[in-house]
Amino acid sequence: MTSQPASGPGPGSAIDAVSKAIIEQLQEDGRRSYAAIGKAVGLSEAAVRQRVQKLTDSGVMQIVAVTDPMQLGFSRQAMLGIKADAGLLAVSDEIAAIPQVSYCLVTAGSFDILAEVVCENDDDLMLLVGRIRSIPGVRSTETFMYLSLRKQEYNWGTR
Amino acid sequence: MTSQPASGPGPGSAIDAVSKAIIEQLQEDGRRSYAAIGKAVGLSEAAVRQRVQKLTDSGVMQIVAVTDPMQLGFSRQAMLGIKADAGLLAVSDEIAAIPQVSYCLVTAGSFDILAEVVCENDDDLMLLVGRIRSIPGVRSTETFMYLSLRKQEYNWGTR
DNA sequence: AGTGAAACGACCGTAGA
DNA sequence: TCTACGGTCGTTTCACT
Repeated sequence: MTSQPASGPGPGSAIDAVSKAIIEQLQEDGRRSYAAIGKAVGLSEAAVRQRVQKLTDSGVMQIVAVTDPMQLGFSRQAMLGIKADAGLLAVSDEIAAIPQVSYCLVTAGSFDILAEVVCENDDDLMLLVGRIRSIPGVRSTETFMYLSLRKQEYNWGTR
Repeated sequence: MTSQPASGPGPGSAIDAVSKAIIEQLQEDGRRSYAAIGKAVGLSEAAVRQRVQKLTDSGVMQIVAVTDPMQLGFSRQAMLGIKADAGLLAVSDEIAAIPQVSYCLVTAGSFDILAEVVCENDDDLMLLVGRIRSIPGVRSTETFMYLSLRKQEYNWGTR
């Protein structure tokens, strides 16, 4: 049992090498034209468009703008390691519902939940941690302030 | 400093409400046409295009395909909490250089470095952890296996 | 599922307020 | 920095394979 965003891959929809090549093109530039992609992967423009449609509809891929929080004035980022004692999914979903939480997942290890938060300043962060600590089921939190981002990639699964 | 190679906001380039509105449009759909965005934010197509160009050139935003690793056969994901004793930036960059590492940052807290890794299976993950442990300067690693992803957002800073 | 062709719409450079 | 405009290229639809 895992979380499926919108819809799973249909029975007869294998992701072959050509589709992976298309995804790679779009990971380099999400606005690259279907014609240019077609030239690169050896397919007609219409065929590329159909495949991209399927890939996005099935949730395998999405083409979106990704921003740098620092340059937008959100200079305090942190990962929170959270220990909880009951109803892990319910607790994690309550945390996920907080706007400043950009990333939230249930883990196996000495933390039960990891949550990444994006804040404008230290006050916001402090209030946010307090809010999360007060959620029923949360036993403790540990804050890992981001000092230096060294790598951030979105091309998972096509290397 | 007067000129930056490829990143950093220029001196007179404030990110105003209109640019944020443009970013929001592209966070919903990275392929939305400049004309449609212009209609939504009250600007001409050419003006939207110029602003998008600046935003991407300065690194504030990038338009890319984001994939779901699970659906691409990469079913083992984990966050590694790493303790290191010297040359934190050098160590973190060495870790960041590993292909399976999708996210790597230096933190303040009981871990010095956090690294997210994406693997096809348990064997890959095991080898990877061994490799990271053998990097000079790495004292210890702790693995947090991903069990259930509850939230993953890319619209940082425009909420 | 893929191709090809024609109508349409988007994109890009340039010029100008 | 924005608007306006024309040439070019990309996208869309449809008939066909």
